[in-house]
Amino acid sequence: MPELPEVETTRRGLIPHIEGQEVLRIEIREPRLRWPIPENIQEAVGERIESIRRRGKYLLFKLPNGHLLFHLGMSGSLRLCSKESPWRKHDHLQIDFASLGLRLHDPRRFGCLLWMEGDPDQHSLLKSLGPEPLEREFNGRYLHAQSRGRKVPVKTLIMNGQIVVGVGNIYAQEALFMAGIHPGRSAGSISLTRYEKLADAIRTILSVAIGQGGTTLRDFVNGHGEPGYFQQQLEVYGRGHQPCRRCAHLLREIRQSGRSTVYCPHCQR
DNA sequence: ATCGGGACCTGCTTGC
DNA sequence: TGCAAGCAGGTCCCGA
Repeated sequence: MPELPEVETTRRGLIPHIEGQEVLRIEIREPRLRWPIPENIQEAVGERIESIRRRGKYLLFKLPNGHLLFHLGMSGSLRLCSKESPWRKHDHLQIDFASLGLRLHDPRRFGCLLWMEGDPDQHSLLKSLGPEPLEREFNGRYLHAQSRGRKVPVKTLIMNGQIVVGVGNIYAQEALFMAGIHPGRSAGSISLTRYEKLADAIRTILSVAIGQGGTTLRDFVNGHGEPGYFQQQLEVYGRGHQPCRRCAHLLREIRQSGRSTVYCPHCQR
């Protein structure tokens, strides 16, 4: 489910309700996530959430003695709820605060919850991540430099978290369409000018999607259980064999390293 | 170093 | 109607 805009939407929804709140209890009903939820997660109990930040698709809850690290995987969501509300199937844990609870719901269990002490950016999961796409260091020159000598398709390059974080299968396709670049083009063969266009497209797509509350395909909801609206503006994702809205040619669908990709053979070269 | 593919899961849709 | 296959928003880890 969640790419950067969905994770950011979740973060923004949670902040006003969670920041400054004391963790009263953590109830684990299903610890078998991508990695088992560790026992030391209980270190958070009795401490206050000082802030919530996002790194790529990870959410980091800062406490005085460490961080709670969440990842929503492919199907996860975090929702605020009343502490007594009935547990749904695939609700795996609840964090209790004074007047509300926070539930992790994740049918496929590709997500995680970990407890980290010390500098989270030095943690093995975070330390080799690339730059944030909405920050300065990410631009066309950076992408161009990173791509030299690389033969992977450009779509695979921009979905690689060591190159840039937060770009998943939906927004990679949308950004390549916006930039007019064929997703199968070898990364090392693309000019600086075109990478500048691509970097701009990635920033624009992600920003607009955040403004729309993310993309809801089947089940994404923000911290308050509300869907996003960006799916109404998807130009290529999920539209294989339908006409391009820009030129009316039929959109083509291919598979790249196991993921489906839709593009316009006329608009994207 | 780089690359592709398998692995981890459940649920939904499609086709026989 | 039932069943199997294939697909889905992520990413770590392995062998080539």
